[in-house]
Amino acid sequence: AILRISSIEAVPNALFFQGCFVTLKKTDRSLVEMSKAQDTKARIIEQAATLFNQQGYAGASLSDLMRVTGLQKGGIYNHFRSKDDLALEAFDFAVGRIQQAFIGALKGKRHASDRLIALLSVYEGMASDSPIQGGCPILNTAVESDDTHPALRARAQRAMDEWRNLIRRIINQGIMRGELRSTVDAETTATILIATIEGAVMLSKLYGDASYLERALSHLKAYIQQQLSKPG
Amino acid sequence: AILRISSIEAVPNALFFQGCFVTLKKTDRSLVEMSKAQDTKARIIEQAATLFNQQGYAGASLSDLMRVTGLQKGGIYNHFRSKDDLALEAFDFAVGRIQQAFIGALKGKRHASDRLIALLSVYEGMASDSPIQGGCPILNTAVESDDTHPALRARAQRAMDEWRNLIRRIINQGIMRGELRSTVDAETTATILIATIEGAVMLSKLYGDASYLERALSHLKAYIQQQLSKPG
DNA sequence: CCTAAAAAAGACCGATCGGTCTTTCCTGTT
DNA sequence: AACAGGAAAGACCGATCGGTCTTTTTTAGG
Repeated sequence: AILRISSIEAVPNALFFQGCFVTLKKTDRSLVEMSKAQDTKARIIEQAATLFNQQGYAGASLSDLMRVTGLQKGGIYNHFRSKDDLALEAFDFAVGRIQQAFIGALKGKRHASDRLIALLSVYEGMASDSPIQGGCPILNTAVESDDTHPALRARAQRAMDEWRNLIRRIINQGIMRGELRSTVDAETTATILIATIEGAVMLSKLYGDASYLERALSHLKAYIQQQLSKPG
Repeated sequence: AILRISSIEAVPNALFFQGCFVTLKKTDRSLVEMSKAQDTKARIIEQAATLFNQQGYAGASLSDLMRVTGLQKGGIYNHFRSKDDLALEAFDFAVGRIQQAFIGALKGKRHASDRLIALLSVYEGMASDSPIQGGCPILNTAVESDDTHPALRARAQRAMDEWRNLIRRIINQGIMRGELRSTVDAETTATILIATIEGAVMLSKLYGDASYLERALSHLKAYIQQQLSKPG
């Protein structure tokens, strides 16, 4: 069996497994097919992604990073050249999580309407069990970086481009297949869907109340079925 | 004539007016009905509001504040107990600017549809000539503060409450007057309008391209006219 | 013009910032 | 078991953080 190591205490080289600390040898680590160094780096990125997504890049300090990773500076700077470098990698990781969720939701869905609605479903539990804690990393990073951090902003733009292209491809394919009305504009619709979702995520996060997001998603679902889908 | 002082260089007691620096005496200042201290405090708040709205509260330092105000620490801390205190006052100022823009846009508009569309128009030039530079302060503050700054988050919640209540009142009044369909749900519609606007503001800021916001506003305008308004 | 009070300046403070570098410890190989 | 190389620790660095306090300057009232 493969041990999940994402939730254990930060005790180097040991797993707290069934009441005992178990020291890992190379043969054990090969179970997860990752060297110790690679594994540590991956764990730093994952924990940093959560921290940055909650506190922002300016709001999270190196001491915060040391706290959440359980490492000292040497342990962190052995894997990253700078805090900025780690921030970029952490953002990419967070975006990857979202994209994986998209891929998973699209699996088995063929009709364009179903595929668009599947994308909505990714955000259904965003408040409670998000792919990454702290809300949507693209939204958070876009808002924080647009006036301050060019490199991060470029990453956020690229992530948003990919999201928009995904939606546009689904729509244009749906039009070609006769599943969606030919009058639908892919660019505009992608803007509307993304804007409404992200705005609703912001509202639900602000109030700590998932109902805003739920209402917005229901509305978009009805919009897809009634305004975009070809009747009959 | 009343001199507008919001755009002058930060030279204490002087206005750069028609090519000359003009020292202000008390009699001059009484033109704007504000003591020098009140005036200085107001100027700090205004400039801090812009700074915070662009760089965020964690991302703007005291040296940044000193730079944009042209004052030293003593000059700032004479008016505010802490950076946090200033941040809260600056946020309230920024929200006030938006609310003034709402009030101005609603003037003369009686029909519920016209009033809702008037609210949209406030965001039409948000990218270029916003009431406050750096995008929507409610969005920016909500995203930054939700996991980190309870006091600021509470202010953002209150500002958002007022915005939502404004929209709900317009809708419910419109229903009572027979201007809007009785099937319209005020709470849901307010959520949709706000979410879509804020999401679109984020997109246009991220790309530095107003067209995303324009498309979203056009879509919402059509939505108000076609889905909310009573036919005929 | 004179004076008391208020406003602003700026030296100063300890803490923390992001980052470097040497030392220690652990790992994987022989 | 010995060893070499890499990973982590943590002392250390200058700069900057938010904030205080004394001094200087400006203001408003007489």
